[in-house]
Amino acid sequence: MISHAEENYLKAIFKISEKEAKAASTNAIAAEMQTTAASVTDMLKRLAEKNLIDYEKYRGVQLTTEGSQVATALIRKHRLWEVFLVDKLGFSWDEVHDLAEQLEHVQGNNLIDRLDTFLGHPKFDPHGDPIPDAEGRWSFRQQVLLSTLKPGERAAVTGVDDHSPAFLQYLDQLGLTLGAGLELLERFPYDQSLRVRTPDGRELVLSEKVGQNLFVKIS
Amino acid sequence: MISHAEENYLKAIFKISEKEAKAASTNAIAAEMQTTAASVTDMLKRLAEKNLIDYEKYRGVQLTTEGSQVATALIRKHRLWEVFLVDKLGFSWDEVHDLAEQLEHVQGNNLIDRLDTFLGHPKFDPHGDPIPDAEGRWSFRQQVLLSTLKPGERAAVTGVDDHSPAFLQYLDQLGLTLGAGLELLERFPYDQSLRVRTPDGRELVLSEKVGQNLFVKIS
DNA sequence: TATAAAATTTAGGTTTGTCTAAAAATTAAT
DNA sequence: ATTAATTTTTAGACAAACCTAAATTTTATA
Ligand SMILES: [Mn+2]
Ligand SMILES: [Mn+2]
Ligand SMILES: [Mn+2]
Ligand SMILES: [Mn+2]
Repeated sequence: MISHAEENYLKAIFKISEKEAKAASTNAIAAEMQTTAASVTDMLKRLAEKNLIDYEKYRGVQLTTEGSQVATALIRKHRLWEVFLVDKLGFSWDEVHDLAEQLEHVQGNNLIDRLDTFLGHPKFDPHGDPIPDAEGRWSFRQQVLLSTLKPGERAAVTGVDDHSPAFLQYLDQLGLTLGAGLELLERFPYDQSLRVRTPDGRELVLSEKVGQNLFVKIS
Repeated sequence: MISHAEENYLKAIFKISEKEAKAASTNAIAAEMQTTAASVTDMLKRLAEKNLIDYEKYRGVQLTTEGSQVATALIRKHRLWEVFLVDKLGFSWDEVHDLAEQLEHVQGNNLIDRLDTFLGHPKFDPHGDPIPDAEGRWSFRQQVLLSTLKPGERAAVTGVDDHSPAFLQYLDQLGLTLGAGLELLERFPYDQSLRVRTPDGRELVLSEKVGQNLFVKIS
């Protein structure tokens, strides 16, 4: 039996380990979980006891195979629920995270596979993040940060790195939702801001920060 | 802020109060919640503290207006999720209760009203139980227990009193799902068992127990 | 290498929700 | 009206998950 809190910690450790190859530190986990280092240490002992992580005092942690499976299953649930909320209930992509954060913990035998079927086996969630399949296999997509494009290159929006509602709402306003096409016209050396043109002929100037948080696929 | 446990107690008290007009007793709540009387007493103090129930030591409890609203909202959520699981995900009516028991606690601003819209504003759940609307208003239906029919009367199945998977699966086997038509042919005085005929001409003999747990609408 | 800074763990405590066993109050039965 | 049975509450504990403050260990710096 794995509690909601334990599941959330495993997911946090998974996310940290995705970015950095080395063991996840107590502080990094505390930051991700928005809690204190002391609380994290408490939990790490419990997770190690259950063989969900390898934990060496003062040395950080890594997920075991089992811990990694639990985290992957949780991410699958989270993202499938997000697809449901957007595709079926009509929420926008900036509204669904907190709901999915709760729904991911609902457990039942066939629930997620049935939901997956109902949704048509989506491979990516509303933020462009890949959804692992029932066996835990991931889809990968050829994508780069908008900031790495060279002037003249055309691309389509495939995802975001920053998932904050503020950023997502700003992208909505700019019309840069998933699938939106664009062409990089110019990068201003002064502040690395980007001038882009959309298929409908609009020209936008995007900050360096936007460029570093928007994934695109070069076409 | 109301916890999951508190919500469940309020729902239990609501259910007990539906059947009996008087105050719900500690033992009745303990039975409904499958816990001990001592745990119930603990919780009753907390709920009274939050003005969700009127509680007098040794005298049982009644929901306040606010407590009743919380319970009604919870039942609405539970039953809408059950409709979702059956209508959209293809679960059968005997599989959905435990899942809905978890889903009912997911909280978010528009979630339930959007789900309601997505489902087409259903008035009854997969077990024939009424779904209160967003303002807490209940639909009522003219229905009686099958056991009260007189020979020669025709009726259609509208709901169940016993919600156990065993009973629901037995009804599936008999073809007595929601909406199924039937005619009472005969009641055997010896054990009050019932001989009924279905529209397709089959004849069934149903025990007194079945008759007392199946709601029908006389046609 | 000694010292300072940062990271991590431990110690001790709180809240929620649960339990068993014992005490108290209510209700039923003689 | 007593006594017996039942119901309910209290007392005392426990586990999960969190906290703050203090101690310890590791890492960085002079
Ligand atoms: Mn999310
Ligand atoms: Mn997402
Ligand atoms: Mn149910
Ligand atoms: Mn139901």
